[in-house]
Amino acid sequence: MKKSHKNYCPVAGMLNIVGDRWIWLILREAFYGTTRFSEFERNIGLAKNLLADRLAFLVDEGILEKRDVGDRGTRYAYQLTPKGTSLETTLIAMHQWGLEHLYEDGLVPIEILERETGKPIKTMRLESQSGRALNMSDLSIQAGPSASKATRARFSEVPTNEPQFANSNSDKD
Amino acid sequence: MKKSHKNYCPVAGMLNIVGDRWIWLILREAFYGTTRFSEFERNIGLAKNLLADRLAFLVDEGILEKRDVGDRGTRYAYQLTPKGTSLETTLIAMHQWGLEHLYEDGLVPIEILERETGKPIKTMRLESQSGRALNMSDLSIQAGPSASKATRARFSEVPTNEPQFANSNSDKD
DNA sequence: GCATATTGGTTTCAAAACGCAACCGATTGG
DNA sequence: CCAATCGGTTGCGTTTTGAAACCAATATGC
Repeated sequence: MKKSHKNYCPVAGMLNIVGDRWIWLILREAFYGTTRFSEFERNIGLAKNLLADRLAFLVDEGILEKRDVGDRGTRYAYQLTPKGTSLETTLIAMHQWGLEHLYEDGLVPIEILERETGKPIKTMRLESQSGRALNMSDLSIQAGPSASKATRARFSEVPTNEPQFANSNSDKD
Repeated sequence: MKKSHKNYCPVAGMLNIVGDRWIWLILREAFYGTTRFSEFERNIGLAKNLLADRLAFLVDEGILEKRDVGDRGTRYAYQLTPKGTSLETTLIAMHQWGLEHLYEDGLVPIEILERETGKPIKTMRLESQSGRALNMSDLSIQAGPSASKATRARFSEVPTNEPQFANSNSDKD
């Protein structure tokens, strides 16, 4: 688990913590309710040594919490902290992208439903403060108030901040 | 770039494609408007051979499109396809998580604004179809209509489908 | 209460991936 | 026409991965 990227970028900084495929499977399991070392191992199929590394790392980063739940010690439960729980939006966005692009004919192998109504939750979408649907081409990405010199230089190179796409798909609304 | 995970899970399947930290930095750049090999190289700081591998892979997966933009051939532009563009929700969710957890006192190194109003976009959130804010504990995750036997077995193990959290933070609304 | 299985790891080792540097042909700029 | 840039490829030493063996402490079956 090396942390190679500079974190003047929130995405790069986040990738230093959760930029690993196994970590997302661990988090998925944690969201499903898995708490025990052996359950993670069984459900993910990850080698013990790598699982141990990843779990220790996530605990260290404050994403998971390791609690001793043995009657006389040495049985552990790994549970999401609030910081870990707030990864839910990213995880669900990933799930929804997978559902849309990985299966044919709208086949659904795993459902995410609102417990109360039994209906699927809303597909995540970019929105303005007023609730208008947006896509990337509606956005302006720029150096923020606390941007470093490097970030400022990087973003002033492209004065329009206009993302380019292969197809203008602004008809998606 | 190996694809090791089974894709009966949308998250695992997605990780087979974008489960690599470098790939997300490439995608971030693509969303910023970067199109050229040398620009990706400069802005990300990734070795040429690895960048070439990742770009070819993303083209192969239909996330990026490689167009020849040279006057007499051999100058290329890599641009997001619609499939790639639809990763925007995940990328923005990552950006927002990073902003919230990586910096002190609400410092903002990079801003994502609605171009039209200049205001920050809305923070992404789980919502019911009716627009009610949800968190993971409001959800029921279960085998879907097209679930494999293994998936069905996996989810019937936990009849309640009740995610467990270290802290009950249902007070976040 | 004794044997056996399970939990939660650590260690070892070969294979794969990484990352750096050198090289290279085609193209573009001056 | 000469130099610089673009978009790579190749080689090579280092790091990480993933499978397997091993292990102490606890829990379970009888």
